[in-house]
Formats: sequence, C-alpha cells, structure tokens
Amino acid sequence: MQSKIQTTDQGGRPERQSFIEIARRKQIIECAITAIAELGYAQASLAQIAKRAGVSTGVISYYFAGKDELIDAVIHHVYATGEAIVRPRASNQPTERASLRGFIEGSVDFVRTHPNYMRAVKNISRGGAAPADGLLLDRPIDEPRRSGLQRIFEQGQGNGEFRAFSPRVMAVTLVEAIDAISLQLDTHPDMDLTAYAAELVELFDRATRKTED
Amino acid sequence: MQSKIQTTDQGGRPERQSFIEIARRKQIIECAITAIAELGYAQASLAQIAKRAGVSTGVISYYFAGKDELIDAVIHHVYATGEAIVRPRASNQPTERASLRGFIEGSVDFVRTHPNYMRAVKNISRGGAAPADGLLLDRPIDEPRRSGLQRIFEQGQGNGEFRAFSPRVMAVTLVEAIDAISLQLDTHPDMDLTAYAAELVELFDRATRKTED
Amino acid sequence: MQSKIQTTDQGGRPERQSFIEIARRKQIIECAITAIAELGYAQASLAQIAKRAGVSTGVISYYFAGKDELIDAVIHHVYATGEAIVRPRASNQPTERASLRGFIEGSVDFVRTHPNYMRAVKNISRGGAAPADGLLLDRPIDEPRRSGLQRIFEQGQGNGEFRAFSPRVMAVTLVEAIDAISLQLDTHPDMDLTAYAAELVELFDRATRKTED
Amino acid sequence: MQSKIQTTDQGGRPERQSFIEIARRKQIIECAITAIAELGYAQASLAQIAKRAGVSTGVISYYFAGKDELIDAVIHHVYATGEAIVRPRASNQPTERASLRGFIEGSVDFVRTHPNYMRAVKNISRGGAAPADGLLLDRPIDEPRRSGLQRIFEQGQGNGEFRAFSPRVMAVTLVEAIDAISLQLDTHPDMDLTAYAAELVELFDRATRKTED
DNA sequence: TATGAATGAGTATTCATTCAT
DNA sequence: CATGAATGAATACTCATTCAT
Repeated sequence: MQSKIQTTDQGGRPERQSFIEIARRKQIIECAITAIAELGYAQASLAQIAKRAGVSTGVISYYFAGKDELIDAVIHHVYATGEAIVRPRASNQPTERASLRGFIEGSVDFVRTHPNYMRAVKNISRGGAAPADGLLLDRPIDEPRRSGLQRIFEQGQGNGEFRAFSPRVMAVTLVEAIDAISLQLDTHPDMDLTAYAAELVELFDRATRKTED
Repeated sequence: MQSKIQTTDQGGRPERQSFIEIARRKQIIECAITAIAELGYAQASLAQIAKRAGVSTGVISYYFAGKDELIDAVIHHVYATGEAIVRPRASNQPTERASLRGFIEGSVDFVRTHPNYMRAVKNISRGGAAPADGLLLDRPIDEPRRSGLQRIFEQGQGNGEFRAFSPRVMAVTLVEAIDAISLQLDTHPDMDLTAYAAELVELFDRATRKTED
Repeated sequence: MQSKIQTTDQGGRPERQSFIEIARRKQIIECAITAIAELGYAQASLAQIAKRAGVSTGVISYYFAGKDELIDAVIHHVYATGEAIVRPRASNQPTERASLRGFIEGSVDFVRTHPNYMRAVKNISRGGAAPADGLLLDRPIDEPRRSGLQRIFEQGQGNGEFRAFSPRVMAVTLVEAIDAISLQLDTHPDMDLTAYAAELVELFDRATRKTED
Repeated sequence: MQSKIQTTDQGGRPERQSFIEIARRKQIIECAITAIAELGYAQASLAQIAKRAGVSTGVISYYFAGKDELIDAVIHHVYATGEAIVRPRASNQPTERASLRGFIEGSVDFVRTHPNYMRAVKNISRGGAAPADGLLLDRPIDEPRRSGLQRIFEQGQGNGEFRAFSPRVMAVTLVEAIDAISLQLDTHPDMDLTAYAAELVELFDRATRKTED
C-alpha cells in the first residue's frame, strides 16, 4: 500500500497518526481554506492548494484519500475551530439570554479572527462535490451549530426566559445571520463588527424575550 | 447563421426574438435552474443541463453566448419571478409593518411555489464564476432585494413605526433568513411553510417594533 | 432529392444550372474569398461566409456539396479570373521575352486589382481541408499557371531567346515571386506595385536571357 | 504542481528546466512539425500531435501553456535549426556573391535534411492563428531570414559586386524560391536537389550581378 | 428555394488522481 | 516521504451538416 489512507480500517480503530502526518494534514487544510476563500470552490484546484502549501499535488493525495476527504477535513476543521471559540462564551452563563449574547458575540469574534474560515465553508457548502449517485446534495454542515443554539432556545423557553417561538426557525435564522457576515465583509471590509454584533444581540434579544407587561 | 447569439449587435436595436427562441431560452433556463439546484453549481455542466432539456449541448451554445450568459439569465429570471410575487404584497401597504409582513409572506410563498429557484441562485452565488482579475468573488446578486427591504426599514424608522436599529443589518438578516428556507426544505421537505412564515413575521415584528411602555 | 448537388451525375454530363443557381454560387464564392482573405482559412467558417453573403448557412450547403466543394470552387474562380487577366498579356507576343514581361505585369495587375483573391488561395492552399484518408495534402493548384509559364520558357529556349536553364525551376520561382506580393501587401499596403513589377521583369529578364558576348 | 507551465514567473529567474522536460518539449515539437507538415495546420489538432508522440493530450498542455505556445516553439525551432545550417555557409565569405551562393546551397541543404520543417512553418504561416483584434494575419515569421538576405544584397551593392536593384524584392523572391522547394518535394519526391540548388545559384547570380561590358 | 433550428463530432484545455523514481 | 510526470475523463465551446418548415 503506497498511501497512508485507508478508506476501511480493517481493525476498526482509527489509524495511529504520526506527528508529521498530523502537521502535514493541518498545513494542507489551512492552505485549502485560504485557496477556497480567495478563489472560490470551483477555482480552488488541488494544484492551487498545493502551490500555496509549497508542495506537489501528490502530497495531498498521499495524505487525503481524495479531494472529497480534504474538503470534509476543511469543514470539520472550521467547525471545530469555531466551536472552540464560541462554546466557552455560550456555556455556563447564568441565563440563557446571556448564553445567546455569548453565542452571537463569540461567533462574530470567530468571523473577525478567522475571516476566511466561514467564507471557505460557505463557498464549499453548495458549490461543490459530487453527490455520489443520488441527487441529494446539501451537506448538513451547519447542523451541529444549529442544534446547539436550538438547545439554548429550548432551555430558555423551559425556564421562562424566552417567549414561545419555534426554536428551529430562530436557530436557523440566527445561524444564517452570522454566516452572512463573512459575505458582508467581502464587500464592506471596514465594517464595524462590534457594532454589528451589538445589533444582532439586540435583534435576537427582542425577538426571543418575553414581553413584560 | 450558425448561432442566434451576437455579442455585438451592430444595429443597436433590440433583436427581434422569435417565439421559438423565447420558448427555448426559457426551457433551457428552467432546466439550468433544476440542474443547479439539484447538483450544485460545480456539477451543473452544460451537458447535464442539456440532458435535462432533452437537447444536445450545442443548442445551449446556440441560444446563449456562453455559460456565463446562461447563468446571468438564470439569476435574472429567478429575481424577476421573485419580485413579481413579492412586490405586490410588500408595496402600497398602509404601514411599513404591514409591508414587512407582506415581504416575508410573499417571499415564503415564492420559496414554496419555486423551491428550486432560490436554491439555484444560492448555489451559483458562491461556488462559481471566475474571479476575473481580482480576488473578490461573490456576485452581489442579493443587493436589489436587500436595498428594497432596507428602504422599508428606513421609512418605518422615519415615520416612527420602527425602533432605531441598523437597517442594513436587519435587511441582511431577513434576506438570509428567507433564503435559508430553501435549504431547510432540502432536509425537511414536509415543513409547514405557513407556520414558518408566521414565525418569521413574529420574529421580525418584535425585532423592529418600538417598545410601547 | 433535397439538394441541387449530386456528387455523381448519372448522366455523366454537367447538370443544367439555372441562372439563379449560377448567381448564388458566384455570390457565395466571392464572400468566401473575402472571408478567407480577411480571417484566414481557419476562422472562415461557413457561418462567417454566410453572414457576409447575407444568407443562412443552409444556402451554402444547398449550393455546394460541402465545404470542400466550395473551397474548390473558390480556387477555380480565382485561377480563372487570374488567367483571364494574365493570358491576353502573355500570349501572342512577338517574343517569348515579351511574353515573360507580359506575364509578370499581368500577374501584378491581377494582384493589384484583386488583392484578396491570391491571398485567399494562399490561405487555403496549405491551411486546410481534410486529406481524405491519405496523408498527402498539397493541392496542386498552381500547376496550370506553372505549366503555362514553363511553356514560355521552353519555347524561348527553343528559339534561342533564352539561355539554358531548368524551365521548371524558373517557373516555380517566378510563380512564388508573384504570389509573395499579396503577402507583402499585407504588411506594406502602400507598396508601389508598378515598381515591384519592373523589378521582377528586370530580375527574370536577366535570369533568363542569353549572355551576349 | 499540475503543470510545468507558469505564465508569470514570479521569481523573474529563468526557470530551471529538467532534462526530461527539455526532451519532452523537443519530442512534442518534432511531432507537431510532422503533424502540421503532413496534415496541414487546420487538421493538426493537439490530439493528432499527441497521438504521434505516443502520449495523451494532457502532456502537451503540461509542457506548453497552450497551442499558441507550442506553435511558437515550433516556429522558433525550425528557424533556429535552419539558421544553424545556413548561417555558417552564408557568413565570412570572401565576396557577397559567395555569401549568396552559400545561402542558397545551405538553404537547399536544410530543406533536404529537414523536409518537414519548412513545410510545417509554411502551413502555419497562413491558415492559422486567430487574428487577435485586427484583420491582419500572416505572422511575419520570415522576416529575420528576409532581412539577413537583404543585408547581403545591400553590402554587395555597396561594394560594387551587385547591380542596382531592390534588395527587398530580391530577398522576398529568393526566400519564396527556397520555400517553394518543400512544396515541390511533395509532388516530386525524387527531385535532384543539388541540381535545383545549382539552378537557383545561377538564376540569382545572373539576376544580381553587374553586367560587365 | 431559403430559413434557422438542431445535431454530434471535434476543439483546446483543466484537473483529480496515479505511480515510478 | 515527496516529487513531478503522465493519464484520461470532463469541461465549455465551435462548426459543418441536416432537415422540417
């Protein structure tokens, strides 16, 4: 076997990854994100990605079973990074209202510090990747984020902080509102993200809170 | 003549389009929308589109100067269709609040009756199209919708119906909230869109209205 | 039978051509010459030729069995036109030397009055046309001209006007010298063709005449 | 890296070419010459060239930025080869008359040893290549040869070896006379090239020399 | 007769992937 | 481990040709 990659691991356990392998994969993933964010999914060929990484295309094929696996790794990396930034600010808050604020502010912070990350994922999400044999395509990549948020809303409704509304609709809307920021940044690079976050906090606070009267 | 298409129309007059030409163009545009919605922009090759239309790929080149022109036609068709549905319900309302409700309900209606339309445009907007010379991508195809909405918000703020908020942020958020529906339909085809619309109306009504206390 | 064109005429005799057919063929041939001269053989598609003639491509296929036949007709027309101009000036001269001068001056006149004609033929001669099954290609289109010239040289040698040389080499050289003029005109449109003719007359007069000593 | 070819070499340094790269490029150039000489420019598709080279068409794109670059390389290769053969025999001669003889004999030698080379270039020069923006075509590929020859004539006129004539007309005529040989070889493969050269030497010697009387 | 709609083979080119070195 | 050479399928697009009208 010439490649490190095995689609089916006979032992069933995840393969032991060497240090260099982990490093290379990460390097390639980062360069893929940059390429996809800057060029769009369609133009982000393996050659372009390899060029940015300063390696030959063969290396990518060596560390990833195919372009699809690389893209999956990109998506996973972006969401893991996002989660690492957002979760601490959305968890263990005294109120769900505070959690919501933390989620929004954390998410905006993520977009600020990693502008290419969400852009890349958005470029991928619908642009690409063969749907195997079926016609379905949409990769449910936002699902984890969405359900985390949904839980906040449900708990807030449970403890009486939030009014009655569909947690799913609210979660979908908020997730999209945040993702749209990377698009706005494309055309308005000097946008004030702190103000943007404050607007969203206010917007969703009003949209969720109980009317006290 | 080998092709209907002329890049430079010497006469300067709008070319007389035959009935069959209009019909064929529309048919191809419709099939392109279906293909792009189902396969994603990257996989929606001219061959795929032609296959759905039951014609040879040459026919597409015969009626469109190139893939770019076809895509432009798709986008234009989608937005023209959407506007025809939404505008009557968002205009000439007694209040801006009613306009807002009309916009949301009309938009959801559009998504319901043309589920592939918005999906296709979303698949195009990112993912595709050579970045020409610069690094920017993202065709600003939502801009007209966004600014129409923004005007509603600004007028509502002007006449005291709406609280103070950033019309731009609100418009971006609402547009994205609506566009997300087509994505939700992918995974939840039986979703109750009337209820969804009501949720959005309530959400944005609360987010925009003045607090009466 | 849908088309006027029969590759094999059963009767063996040339088909009776209607007036309109002759006119149409000539019109198409003229437009083909212009297109080929201006665009080069590769770019001179039937669509381009049809456009210049103000007809649809179908018309060309109707009057010519295929592009090859059209090209053959173009070549024939060019040479027939050239011959009509050159022959009177190269024939019935008191000396072969005068014939030679007449040939050159007539040929230059032809290039002057029909600049596109020779250009078109040159563009065709090597650029195009499928070699059927074999690998041979060169259409011996210059052959008639060449042999006419060769005869002048042979007769001049026979009657002692010309020195001993290979009539074939001399004929080839002179024919090419004349054909080159259309190329020179491309880059030097203001060239003095009368002077050019005089130079060629002197050149070939010296090259052919007997040294009197 | 997917392709050896970079349109813009960022470093500004001449790219290091590996042995295999040089060899492949040369092989492809040679096969392109053969294909163009045998089939004509129009029929000499990349597929045909690749077939002759025994490689896939992708290889050509790998080593050449496009067909245009390949064709440029072909032309350059042909002229470099020709110059290497002709120049030593046309330079450093005691007289310009000897230079002229050397040029002719060298050129005929070149045609003899590389019959396809000039044929290929001739097939390219007309027939091919998009006319960019203007209507001009005809790449002035013969220009260097022509001007080299022109210089011989001018110097010969300067030092009194040659009579007064237009160096340009003489150069054009001689260049065409030589190029015509490859055409003659198509139809008369057994032609005596040494005799042909002698004929041309005599022809142009007489055409250029001063009449001594 | 003439049109123009349609075809299908052919074009150059791109690119994920493989593999000998 | 890494390279880079090579493949072959896929891409958008062109064009001579056919044919119903």
